[in-house]
Amino acid sequence: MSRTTWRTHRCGALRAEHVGQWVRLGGWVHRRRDLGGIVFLDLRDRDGLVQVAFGPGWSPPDVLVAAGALGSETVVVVEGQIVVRPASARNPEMATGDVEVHATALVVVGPAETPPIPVARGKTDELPAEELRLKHRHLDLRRPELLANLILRHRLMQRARRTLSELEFLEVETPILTKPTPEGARDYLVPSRLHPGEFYALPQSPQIYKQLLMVAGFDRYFQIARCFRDEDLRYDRQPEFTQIDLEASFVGTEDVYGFVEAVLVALWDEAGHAIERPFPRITWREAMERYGTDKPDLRYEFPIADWTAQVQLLGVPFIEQALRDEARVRGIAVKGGGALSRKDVDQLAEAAKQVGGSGLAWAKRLGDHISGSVAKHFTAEGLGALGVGDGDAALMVVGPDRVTSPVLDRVRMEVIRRLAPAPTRAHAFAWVVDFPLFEPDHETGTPVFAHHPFTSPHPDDVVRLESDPFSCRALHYDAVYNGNELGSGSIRITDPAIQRKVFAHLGLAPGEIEARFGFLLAALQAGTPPHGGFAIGFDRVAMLLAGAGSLRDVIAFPKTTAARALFEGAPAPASPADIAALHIEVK
RNA sequence: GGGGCUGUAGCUCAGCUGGUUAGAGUGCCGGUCUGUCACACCGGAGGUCGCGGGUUCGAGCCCCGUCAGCCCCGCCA
Repeated sequence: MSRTTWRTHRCGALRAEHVGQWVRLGGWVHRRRDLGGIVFLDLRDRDGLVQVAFGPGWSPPDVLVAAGALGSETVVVVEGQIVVRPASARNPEMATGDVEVHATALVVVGPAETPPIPVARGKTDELPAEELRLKHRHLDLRRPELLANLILRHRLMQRARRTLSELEFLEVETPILTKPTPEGARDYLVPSRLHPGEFYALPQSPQIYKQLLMVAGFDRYFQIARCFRDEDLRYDRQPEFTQIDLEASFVGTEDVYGFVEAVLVALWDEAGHAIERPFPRITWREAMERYGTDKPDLRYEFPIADWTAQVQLLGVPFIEQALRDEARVRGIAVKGGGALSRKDVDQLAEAAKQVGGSGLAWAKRLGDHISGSVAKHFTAEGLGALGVGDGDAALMVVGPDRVTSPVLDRVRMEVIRRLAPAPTRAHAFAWVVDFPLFEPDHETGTPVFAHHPFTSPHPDDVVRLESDPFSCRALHYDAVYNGNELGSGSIRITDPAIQRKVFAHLGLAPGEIEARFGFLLAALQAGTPPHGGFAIGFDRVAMLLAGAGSLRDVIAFPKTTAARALFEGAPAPASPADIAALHIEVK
């Protein structure tokens, strides 16, 4: 299979079974060890390394000399015989370490300048700065770790395709040049040359198209879809990213959970992990109450509890003051929290402040001795009533949920990081369900849609849309894994009247609705099956399964946090002529 | 948009309280070496201390600004 005009085998594939064979190899000079009379070369290709030996007993003199002069990362073609290494010279750390190539010919086919960043690294060497790795991406990608990440990514992608195809999903491509959307993330815009003053948008997701495919009767659609969002980046957010996007007709939430679980189980299997279905369910409300987040890490305990009633009785002054309106006292009974040092607690409080908290009240229980910022208000029995045993600690905050939830989420994760308890399981998947349909606007507090405007309200809650919007649930669900959101989906609105109401709720005038979404509304009036779907954040899945520290390590050519491509230098200024042709001006 | 960390040799880093000649490892160049595998040993070259300004007798070090990379908040339907 790997045999070509230029070579007979891949370097990393050679084993004891090849001994005696004449081979021709092509690869990169990974490392060279020149002992004077004998020269060793580690030759590298996609499959790995093999040692090539040049010696006076088998290599012609000119080949021996040439081997001694090879620089790192030079591409060479080598001919020779596979031989067993002397017993004392075997290398059990190399897959090919029982054999070597006795080279009889050597041709430099791709000379290389000394690389600005090393490809071959010592075991303890630090990686070069990320800036340099991105600038010289062709070299960084030669590193076996990065190559392995991208090979895994390839396998995951093939497995997703196969799994969905077997579930009768049809892979359909949708446009990259599309139409701006009214809400959500900022769009990447593409000016139209043919239509002055008009713009395409790159898709934030294929959302509308996949719904149109359901209207068209495709029944089940999927796509490994590129998506674009012009927002600020994070280690797990790139401006262009890949989703495993799917949609199906005549489905309810349970059907979608089944499809998505099938894909996720397959992907984890591909990475060598057996996981169980069905995934447990947790409501959004419960997740927020117990973990302070809609993507809880369920590998660990340390749930958040409401201590308002118990703590109120103690008459702690600053808590009394803060306990008004919708404020509650919420806390975590940290098993083994006695091991947290004063410094640890200070750093927890600091972390709490980073997410908007004002402080962290704490008490440690060691025997009868209570210490901590609110120690004088508590007895051992009082702490015991909160679930704080001997050797444990109580961490608590007071305030409205919108403050205490993110603070306790952060505190909980920091506590887990510091105490490093054994996880209850390695792979904690869950469905987070019953998301609210609305969330309060950050400035005005008025209800705004929490999801995209095609998400169906929960049928049981529709009657309260006007009277009590915040109590209404959406048919929206997230898949969560070890504290990471893997993706989200929903059952869609198929009633054009309801869809119009939702658009109106977004502040769109009837004329605007027709202009922007007339095509969707027309489609919904053309005979629409009930449908819903999901989108899995594929890059994030690849990152987690590769054990990578950032999305950049599972994307061949990623952007920096400033959305620049350092290798090719994008974005870049355009020529005045090109700009003029697009009927736009640059200020 | 806001905050934090980092920026010194090709690469990874050290550089004390501001002090006169800025170091180490590795890579690179030259040499010795026939079983190495991060080969070993000897010698050598290599610096716009990110950039601009300021304070000072004197700045890699202090101050202001700026650029880049990373991390966090906002943002990401």
